[in-house]
Amino acid sequence: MGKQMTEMLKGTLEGIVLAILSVRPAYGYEITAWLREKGFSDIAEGTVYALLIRVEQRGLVDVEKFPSEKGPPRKVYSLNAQGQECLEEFWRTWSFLTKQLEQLREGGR
Amino acid sequence: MGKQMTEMLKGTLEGIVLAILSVRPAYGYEITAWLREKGFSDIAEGTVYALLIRVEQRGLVDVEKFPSEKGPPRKVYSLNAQGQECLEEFWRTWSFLTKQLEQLREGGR
DNA sequence: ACTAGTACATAGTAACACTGAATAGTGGCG
DNA sequence: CGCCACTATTCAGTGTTACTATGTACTAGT
Repeated sequence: MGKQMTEMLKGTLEGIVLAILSVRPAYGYEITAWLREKGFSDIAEGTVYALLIRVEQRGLVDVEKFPSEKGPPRKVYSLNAQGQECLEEFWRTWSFLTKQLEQLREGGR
Repeated sequence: MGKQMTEMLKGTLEGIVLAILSVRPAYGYEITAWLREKGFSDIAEGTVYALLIRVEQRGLVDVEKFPSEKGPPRKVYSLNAQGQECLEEFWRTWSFLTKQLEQLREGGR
């Protein structure tokens, strides 16, 4: 992946994952696969798992274990109230940034 | 500043500064003041200077010193060809991210 | 047994923004 | 004169984040 994308994902990837979880609960492997499909070419698996552990420790998600037909049990994460709040805050921050950058992009030409 | 904003600025702030420099040459103090006006409430001064040194070392900008009426001489940065190229790459990456996040935002409600 | 696919975890590294302080020059005020 | 405010740059130390690379573990197919 490009170095720029790597840096730009910092802070953003967490919002992306929270947004995914706001649609429906999901587990790490599933989220990674989804991201790759969507064009985040090779987000490292470890990255997603580390992120999930972080948001869990901050109390933004609830966790439940479900047995898998193939392989070890899945840790299914779901967004709780606090996570929902954090996601909304994320969207506010994101909106501010996009607004500023749009203005810059217009002015730059 | 919010922690979310801090993390989201990683990678983005560099693009913002390059975009500013693409409009016209500027020096650190000026850029910091401009950012604060635009609502990046309290971006640390040190942050901008460190970023400018980084992009200088990567050869994205040219530097000239000009005496100031008040205070030490200004280091005026201007975007060169390589910087312009980097800025365009930044816009491509940014566009991809915004597209993905817009889709997520729609789907999430 | 061996391989591939599923699923999670983690130690170490690099990059970036922040904190907090230092340095340096100019002008105004008591 | 001494002090403060404003302009302007620099730097060492810190925290957070994503990546790299690897390891563990379970199942199914050959």
